[in-house]
Amino acid sequence: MRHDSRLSRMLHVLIHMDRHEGAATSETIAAMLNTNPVVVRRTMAGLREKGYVRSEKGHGGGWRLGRPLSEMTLLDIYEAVGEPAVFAVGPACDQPSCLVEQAVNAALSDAFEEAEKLLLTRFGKVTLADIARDFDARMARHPALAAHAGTGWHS
Amino acid sequence: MRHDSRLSRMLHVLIHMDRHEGAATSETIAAMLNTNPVVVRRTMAGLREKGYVRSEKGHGGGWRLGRPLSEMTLLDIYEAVGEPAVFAVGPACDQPSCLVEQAVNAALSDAFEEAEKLLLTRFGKVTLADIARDFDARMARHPALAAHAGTGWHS
DNA sequence: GAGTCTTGAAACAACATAAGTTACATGATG
DNA sequence: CATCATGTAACTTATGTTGTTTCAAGACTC
Repeated sequence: MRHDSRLSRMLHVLIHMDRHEGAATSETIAAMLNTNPVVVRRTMAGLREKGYVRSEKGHGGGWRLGRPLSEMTLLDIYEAVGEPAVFAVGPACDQPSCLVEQAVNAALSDAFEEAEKLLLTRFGKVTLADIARDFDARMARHPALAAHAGTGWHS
Repeated sequence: MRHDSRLSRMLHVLIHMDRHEGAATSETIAAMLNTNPVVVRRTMAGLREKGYVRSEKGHGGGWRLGRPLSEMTLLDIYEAVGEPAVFAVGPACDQPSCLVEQAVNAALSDAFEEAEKLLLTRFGKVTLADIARDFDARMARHPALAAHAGTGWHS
């Protein structure tokens, strides 16, 4: 099943924005993500509501961080993009009348809830500043790399 | 994102088959799952390859268990239905050239792999006999319930 | 052996959803 | 006021599970 890449994309953008002077327009961000400006606005809207980014219209407008990366966790961004379903596997029916199906759902739910809890707990412990630090380390090892060529973004 | 319900459905079927005399046809099973006989054959084919069920053609043919429920785990069935992707959330790009994206993917992968490992480890510890026992307990508490009415299956 | 019941499998349609696109309104800058 | 940028609604596309049709082939009954 195809996955939801909104979380991944927003993390990518936020870290670039931290290293970027001035506001970034939806068009610039879209070029970086190989997508469309409207998709960027749509997804960033969730982050704006929570205060992780701000947007401004008009000349010199665009998107800016609303707080430092050290004050955003993976969990925050996951929630801001709409808390998409974590799992691609699930029950055939949510309120089954069949007792066998109820027992099956109970067994699966137990396992899935435990795994989800672990995942989200871990998400809550990782800040975007942590990821940015990892990026710095990668940059130090591969100083020649410069992706997003011509888009105004450093890699 | 829409769930893959094959695992859930197959667990449901296998437990019913255990309580069912004789072979069950794809059509009967399909009626129970509110689906199509061809979908049943398609999904059960994976279980047959691993020996969890056997199929026979002709009069009196159909599907039978290939081994006791106590010798099948959730993990076994998960693998038999094709090990579908566990997570509905994932990276935008698998081999990014951008170092920021690499750092993001690394952070997400770490968390997802840990959660997946926990989930599958737990799957490996739960047998279908365990679920069947839970069904028995539910049946004892709700003796009046009888789903799949008219399909020849008890609930 | 004819007729019937069953699985096996290919090919295609339906459906759901994330993603992409178009179009236009609104607000800010110079 | 012209331009740049976001805001938003509506529509299209892409992808993958599920559903359906169709026919071949094996197995049982008579």
